[in-house]
Amino acid sequence: MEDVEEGSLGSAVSRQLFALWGRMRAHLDEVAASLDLTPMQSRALHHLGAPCPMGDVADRLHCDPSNVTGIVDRLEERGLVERRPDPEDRRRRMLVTTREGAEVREQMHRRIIEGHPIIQRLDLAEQQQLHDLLARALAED
Amino acid sequence: MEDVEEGSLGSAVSRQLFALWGRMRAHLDEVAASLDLTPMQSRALHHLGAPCPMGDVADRLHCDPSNVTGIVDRLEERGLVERRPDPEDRRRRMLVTTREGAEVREQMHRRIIEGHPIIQRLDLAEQQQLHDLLARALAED
DNA sequence: TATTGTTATACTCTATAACTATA
DNA sequence: TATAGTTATAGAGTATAACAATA
Repeated sequence: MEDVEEGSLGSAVSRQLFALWGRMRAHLDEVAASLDLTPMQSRALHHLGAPCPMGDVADRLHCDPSNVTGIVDRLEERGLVERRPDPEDRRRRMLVTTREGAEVREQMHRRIIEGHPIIQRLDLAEQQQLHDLLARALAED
Repeated sequence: MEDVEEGSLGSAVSRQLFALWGRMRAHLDEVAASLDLTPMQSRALHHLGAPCPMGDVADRLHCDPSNVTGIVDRLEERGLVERRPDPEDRRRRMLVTTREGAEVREQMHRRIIEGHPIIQRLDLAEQQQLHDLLARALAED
């Protein structure tokens, strides 16, 4: 692999990450559409691996809480998610994935991995290298 | 860095890439909003580094050509982009960035790099490593 | 008073289909 | 006939502001 001039390394990686993001968006949206989900519905379903209130979903989706109402409405109409009262705080509605919702989510994750435009192009050693780099890059602390 | 069981490596990397994608989306949308651009307008402006017809933008944005009309309308109203006739094929409209559009695009790229949630967390050696990996992962061939 | 979630509103993005003008 | 772009339409995502119920 060729070296990149030091000053422009960040710029080169930024362009790559932009391209990566675009390809992933296309892939994720395609998988969502194959399961009759809009992009936002698929992201909401992804984050509902564990039950949580509406507000938490808004945080994870980086959108206004008022939007979550409509997104969850459509998931609920399809029977993938349920709104349940929270006995500890009756202002809150807990979101719980139904059995069918869990099946759709599993299938989504399977399809995301199978046709992944990035993972498919790297051998196991490279995947491990990427995993270690991303573990550092994504660390919370 | 800890090893990941071979069978689940792809799955682990897939989850990381999903998280990476979400953080980048938040960052890119924030930069776009700081320049009074919607996410799609910012992506269109990014791809107009060189003049190109409407259809090409639709391809790059992975959306229907009919959507590009509205997105470009709003960029043109703001004076960031111009539609020009193409003498070689009079059905086509060539999109050209104005001087102001180029300035906004430059500022966008600068802000994307400066506050980048991934690049900021990696040292130069790690950035070079990520660059080489992504060069392979994104290769067209 | 503050917080959770909803409703109302207006704007943007989205795909589909029908259209115009060129080729 | 086929292609580039537009218009029309309807559904979905978006932020803002006002609201009800609860804390």
